[in-house]
Amino acid sequence: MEKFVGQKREEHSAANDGSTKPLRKKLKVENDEKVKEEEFDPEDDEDTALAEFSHPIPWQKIEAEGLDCDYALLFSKEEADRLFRQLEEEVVYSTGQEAKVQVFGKVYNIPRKQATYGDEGLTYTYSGVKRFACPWTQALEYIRDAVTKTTGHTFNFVLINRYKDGQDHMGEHRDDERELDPLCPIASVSLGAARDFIFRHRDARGKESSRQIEPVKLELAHGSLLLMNSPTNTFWYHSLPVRKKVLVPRINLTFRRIVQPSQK
DNA sequence: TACCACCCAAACTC
DNA sequence: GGAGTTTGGGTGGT
Repeated sequence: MEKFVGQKREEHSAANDGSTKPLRKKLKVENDEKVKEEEFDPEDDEDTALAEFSHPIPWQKIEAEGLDCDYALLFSKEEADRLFRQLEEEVVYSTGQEAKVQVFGKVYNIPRKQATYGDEGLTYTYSGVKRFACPWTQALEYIRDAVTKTTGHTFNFVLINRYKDGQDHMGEHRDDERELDPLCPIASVSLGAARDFIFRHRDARGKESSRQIEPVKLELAHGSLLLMNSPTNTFWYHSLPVRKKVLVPRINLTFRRIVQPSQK
């Protein structure tokens, strides 16, 4: 039986990192219900969504051993639709060698499209490839600022993954590059198709796994924001598995704060 | 039959 | 020197 994140709620008002955050709801991995998109009532958000994000939004806490995430619907459906369309026009994805990866000596096309944007001069190395940040676009700045106002964290870089349908996917990995500011969470904004997202503890992977720890599964909805707080990326791998029934695209933006070696 | 979970392959980086 | 990392394909379960 698949175990999805459920909806046990307890009110609390402060984030674990000590930053000021809006009132949120706490959610533990204790029952078998998915996070439901219907929980979000666009009526609550309609008037303020376009201009102001500092209002409280209903956060859900996702916790397990060494895993600490916050999930919320950041944008109304209408605004998420608009932002999705704008990104489809603005974002330029990698092609050629940058869109390939070498695995076990074989070269494959990456099963999704990728792009990197951020502050001028920033670079980010992952999967052995160094990437330069393109200048922020209007839509990306808007989304970045919305995330900042909501979370209290600032970001200087965004990695964009576009999944054309449920065939496009991403294998299990951790976002634990040394360039990332360890005090800043990774903020993941989803637009388009809702997709399953799976966390697996590093000690519970493979046949010879040392421990039995249940994976944490959630569904990332259109317009949602998932904050991965420290130390989540130390202990937990995450993946976006193939879902053949999904026929429409999804754009995922992971906002990060990068500290270049010269700044350290 | 379709979908999904899980495991494994080897060359390379850090 | 050793641990970790990438994706596609094969296998088995539902």
